[in-house]
Parts: sequence; C-alpha cells; structure tokens
Amino acid sequence: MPGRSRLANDAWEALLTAHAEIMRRLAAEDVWGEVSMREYDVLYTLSKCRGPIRLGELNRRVLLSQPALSRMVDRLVERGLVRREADSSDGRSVRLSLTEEGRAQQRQAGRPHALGVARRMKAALDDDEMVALRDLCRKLATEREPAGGVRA
Amino acid sequence: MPGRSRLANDAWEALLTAHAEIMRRLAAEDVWGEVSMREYDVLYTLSKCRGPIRLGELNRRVLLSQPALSRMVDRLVERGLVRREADSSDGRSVRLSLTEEGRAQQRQAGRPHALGVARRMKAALDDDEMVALRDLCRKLATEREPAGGVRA
DNA sequence: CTAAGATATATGCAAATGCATATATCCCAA
DNA sequence: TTGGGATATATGCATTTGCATATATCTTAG
Repeated sequence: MPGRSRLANDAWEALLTAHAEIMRRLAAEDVWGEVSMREYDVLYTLSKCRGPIRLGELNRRVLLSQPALSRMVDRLVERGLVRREADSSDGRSVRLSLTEEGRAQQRQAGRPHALGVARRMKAALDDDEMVALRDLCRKLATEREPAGGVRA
Repeated sequence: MPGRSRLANDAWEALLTAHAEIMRRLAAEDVWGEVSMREYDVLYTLSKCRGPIRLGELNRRVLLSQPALSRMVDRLVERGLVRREADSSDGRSVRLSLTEEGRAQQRQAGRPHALGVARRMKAALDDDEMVALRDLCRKLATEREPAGGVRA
C-alpha cells in the first residue's frame, strides 16, 4: 500500500478508535435516564433544526437505516417527545419536530452529556488542537462524494 | 457555555458527523459480500493481533456489548472464520484468533474497503491534514479517563 | 390525462442487540 | 482450605435493527 493510502487508512482507523472509545465512556457514565443515546441523537438533531424536517432529512444525520429510524420516531411520538405531522405540500412526506416535552428531555439529558464530552475533550486536547480536530472533521464530512471508480 | 467547553462540544460533534457520514458511505458502497461491516470490524481487529486474544480484550476495541460480541463470535466460529479455544492459564477465559478462512475473508473484504477509505480521505484531506487528524484522534483515544467529578 | 417510473415512508419478519443475570473460575484473606 | 467477592464469558428474554418489499404520492413523457 502506497504511503499516502496507508496514511489515509491509519487516520481513518484512528478516528474510528477515538469514536468507539469515547462513545463507550459516554454511554457508561452519563445519566441517560429516560432516553437512550440513540434516541438522544434524534432529539438533539431535531433540536438543532429551525423548523420541522422530513424523516429522510433526519435520516441523513442519524446513522440508522430508514426503517429503523421510522420506528424510533414512532416510539418517540408515542412517548410524546416528537410531533409527526403531514406535509401539506407533499403527501408522501412527514414533518418532524420536537414537542415541548421532547425539548425538555433533550435539554435535561444534554446538559450532563455536554459536560462529560467537554471534560474528556479538554483532558486530551488544548484549544488549538480542538479547533484543528473540529475543522478537519468538518472538512471530512463535507467533502462531496468523489466520483466513482476504484482507481486509487 | 464557556468558550472552551463550547469548542470541546463542537469538536466532538464534528467528529461524530464525520464518522456517521463516512460510515454510511462505506456501508453503501463497499462489497461486504460475506461479512457485515461489524463482523469485518471483529475480523480486522483479530487480524491485527499477534496471537490469540480474550473476548474482553476484543470487546475493548469493538463497540458492542459483551453479550452481543460473545454471540457474534459464536456465529463467526460457526462459520469457520474464528477459532475459540480454552485458555490453559485461566479457565474462565477464551482465546480467540482467526482461522485461515477467516484471515482470507478479512483480506478479501479489506482490500476494497481500504481503497474506499483511502479514496474518501484523500479526496478531503492532504497529507499534513491526515497526519494531524490521525494524531489528534490517537491522542483523544489514548487519554486516560479524567478523574470523576462533574466539575466542568 | 395517463401510465411508467421516481420518491418518501411504513411493514413483515428473521436476525442482532442490550440488559439483567447465570455460570464457571480465579484470588485472597482468615 | 475455605468462604466471600472479583472476574470472564454465556444465556434468557424483550426490544431494536436491517433487509426486502409494500404502500402512497409525486412527476413526467407522450
């Protein structure tokens, strides 16, 4: 494997490892109380959106299959945390948003969660490093799908 | 939220987003054929180890609950990809390693997978950036658990 | 206007997952 | 040596997930 590809894979592996490591710790420590971590992910994503969004839109930001997400939304609606309304301009679509209760739950779980995240990040990295990490990850996530071929 | 904690959370969120984004693309594109992505993760982890390792050791590197991993190993053993032998020095423990078939499958899935990873990373980042990302992630993953308290 | 194909979400169902707990073994103090 | 507690892995069971596909709606060539 040429050095550059090697490096690319090492970087990806490091990202994977860091992700897994921290996820595990956050899952273990935080008081997720009412909502699971995955549910929190959905609530948090909705909380960041100005208005209602489509299921597919939500799905683009949450790492779950479309059917799994559809059902998770079912449960959250059932529990009164999410509102699911018809889209007047497109009969196939649904508009999803947080209820007040959902927003409250998101905040309640979010506070200690954010503290745990901050504690770990700050323990490992200084400000410049956090900025660098943030920007590199954003760049990575933003990058358009490079055109097809397997041509390394 | 103080600026530094804000920054910490932004960086973490960026990492999460990059992870989800790339994971989704890798899952969609790659020819995972026989093995699922999670199974590949296990096979890959085993392939990197010199000798056999314990289930707990494997579990430390794979983001799955211990019971889920135990059963995934069951299936991989069933399919002849992993060897599970008793540990002579500790009756509670098992020693896990790849079979030849398992190693072959790992390589077969690993090749195109690595190409896909490299293609995406290289499309988004230059060499210096990949080095920086790798090192930051390693630093993050390595950091010892900061002592308890919620004292931000 | 209509039928064929795209798009957005939901469902049936088998498989995988997590939580709680069981089982087997190890370690150590008394 | 023995009993109590730790440690490593496995099991029972309800829930969640993904895959394939169904359903409903939209879009557009003709």
